[in-house]
Amino acid sequence: MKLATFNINGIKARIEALPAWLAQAKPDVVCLQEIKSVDEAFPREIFEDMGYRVETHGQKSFNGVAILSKLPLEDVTRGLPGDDTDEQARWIEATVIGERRAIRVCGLYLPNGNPAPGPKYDYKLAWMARMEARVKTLLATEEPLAFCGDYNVIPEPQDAAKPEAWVTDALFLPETRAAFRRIVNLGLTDAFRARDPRPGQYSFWDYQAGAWERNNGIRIDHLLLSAQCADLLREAGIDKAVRGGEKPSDHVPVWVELDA
DNA sequence: ATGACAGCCCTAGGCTGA
Repeated sequence: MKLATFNINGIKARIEALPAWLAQAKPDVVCLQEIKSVDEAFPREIFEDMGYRVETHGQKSFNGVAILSKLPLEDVTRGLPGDDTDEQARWIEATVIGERRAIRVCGLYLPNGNPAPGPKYDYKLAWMARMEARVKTLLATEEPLAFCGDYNVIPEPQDAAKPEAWVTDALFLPETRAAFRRIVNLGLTDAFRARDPRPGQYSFWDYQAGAWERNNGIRIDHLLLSAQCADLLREAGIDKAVRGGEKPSDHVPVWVELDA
């Protein structure tokens, strides 16, 4: 099973680039972030015609997540538990029925949190605490789990071309990294890091100031796997070339191949 | 020091993102 995460920065803006990548990379399952669309406006037929089931959790203008899957999906749920007043669409779960194993896949778009300090940063940290609680709950099921998405967290200095430029940023503040480590330390594996420990592997390059041309990137899109899922890990990669394509997102796809 | 780029929305400048 090839499982990917991709922050597309708007489904309408990526209506050509996303199908082109799907046709070339042929993932079985893709978690999308920042669809920036309500469910009714998501162009699902394009993907259904390519053989994908489409499950969306959208909202108007901002955020929004989705799962595309060529494999059967069960028990789809929307929203991150822990705050009934939270209206931001940032979490979707589904059980993917692989040929050999079923995987509980969680697609997530973790809040950016800038500027920090401030209410947006408070929301980010509270959201991460809710995610930690949800991970704990799911770990108790002992199903293989994959948490895939845009974490808006630079885990280590080696995950940024210019770490010194991020020291006061919500993506790299010590409190952010500590909250990320608390989640990982529940027993999850950063799949890409496990398979490719080299520094300088990025998943995001800003549109501004020639960041792509200068390779001034950061690695903030991650697939965190539970132990039962990490046991199935065969390969991981970042489709960097997508950033150099026609009308690209500022993020690129990150993927794993699982024996499932 | 600031803006730079891109996408979204009650089409046009303001908000958001990272």
